[in-house]
Amino acid sequence: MLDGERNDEGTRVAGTKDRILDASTELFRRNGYTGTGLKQIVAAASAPFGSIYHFFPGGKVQLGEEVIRSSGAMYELLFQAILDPAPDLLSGVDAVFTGAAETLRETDYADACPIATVALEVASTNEVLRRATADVFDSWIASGTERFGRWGIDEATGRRLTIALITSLEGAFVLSRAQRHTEALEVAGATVSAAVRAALPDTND
Amino acid sequence: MLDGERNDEGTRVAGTKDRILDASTELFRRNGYTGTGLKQIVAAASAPFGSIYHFFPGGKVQLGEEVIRSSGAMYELLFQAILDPAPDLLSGVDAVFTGAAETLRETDYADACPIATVALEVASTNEVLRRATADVFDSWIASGTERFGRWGIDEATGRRLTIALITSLEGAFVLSRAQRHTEALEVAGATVSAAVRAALPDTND
DNA sequence: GTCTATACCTGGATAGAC
DNA sequence: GTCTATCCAGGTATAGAC
Repeated sequence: MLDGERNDEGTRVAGTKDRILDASTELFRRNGYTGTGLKQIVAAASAPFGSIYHFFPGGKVQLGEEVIRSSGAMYELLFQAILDPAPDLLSGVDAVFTGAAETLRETDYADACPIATVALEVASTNEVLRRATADVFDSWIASGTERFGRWGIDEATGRRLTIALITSLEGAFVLSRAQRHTEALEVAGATVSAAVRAALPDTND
Repeated sequence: MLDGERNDEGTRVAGTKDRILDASTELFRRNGYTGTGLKQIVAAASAPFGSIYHFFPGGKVQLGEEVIRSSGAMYELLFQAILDPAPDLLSGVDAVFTGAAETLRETDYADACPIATVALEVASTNEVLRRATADVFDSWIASGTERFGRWGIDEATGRRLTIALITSLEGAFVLSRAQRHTEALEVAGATVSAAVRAALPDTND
């Protein structure tokens, strides 16, 4: 649902391409890239099979790449939407982990990172998709570093903290989805919070 | 190569089942569970196709489960082999992360966690395999907690630190494999080290 | 108990009617 | 540009010769 089209009444409606993209994002996240079939995707998107090759002439790889990049960008916006309105950095970081835990529980431990499953699957098998996941992570790191800077944290430290946050979150997703409880996310959140607190210039108790 | 058989000269040799298990472990780690075909496995193991169903009557799922449990146990032994001989806890934890980074670089960013890729793939799709990955993580946590206890850390803290270690390691594997560099592993190692140092009873500076 | 042949299905991809 | 029918390779699984 990135673009959208207008119907007769002028209201926004998801076009075929967006429906395919949305369905793919959902299915890749749950079943992985290799574990999801194109037939499965068009069925979930209520689209004819040919539409995939109409909108994605490069086939499954092109579709995969667009899913990685668009859901990566979407997730980055979600991070920012949580971090930016926070009264202080610590509660912002905390909200990321508690929000992730809540989402995970509400979605029956399905909705975690939109690209981690695919990232591990393709890291050693498909260079185009591997590159896409790497670009997403780079973009997240840059965005996080910039945000830590707003709270008076220098770039090198902000980069370290952002990487610690992302790695902890990703790893906690692996454990939490496997174990079907959110203990790992809670521990990870506390660990990152402690690291951030130690780096904070003012409240350095 | 868990069991092994004896040939004429009495030396240990990998039987067909072990060769299948070894090849599967390697392929699952690199290409994932759904991304690996049974034909591919028997080819890599130099075994006839029928052997899979001879040794694993439950088919791919049974094979997957045995791979998860055996490689999980093997990885636990590897952890212990690194942690136990360390002169102090901090250098032990450090060795885990530097060792992981080294292995990753040496294997062209392929040999990371043997079960993480599969864990994410099956978490929402196969209950038997999901359970197997959860059991492995539980076992790692118990083993780590016990080891932290040897250094005078109480059980609750030891459990938290172990979970922090595992989640950081797993998440760093995701980023490092995608990015093809080990910065994430180094940052994760430093973060966990700091958390351990803060919990240490004596050298609490 | 080792191995081959094959059944049957779903995978990604394409051609061409409309 | 929407959609259906179909292709061929590969997937898992099974039967049965040896």
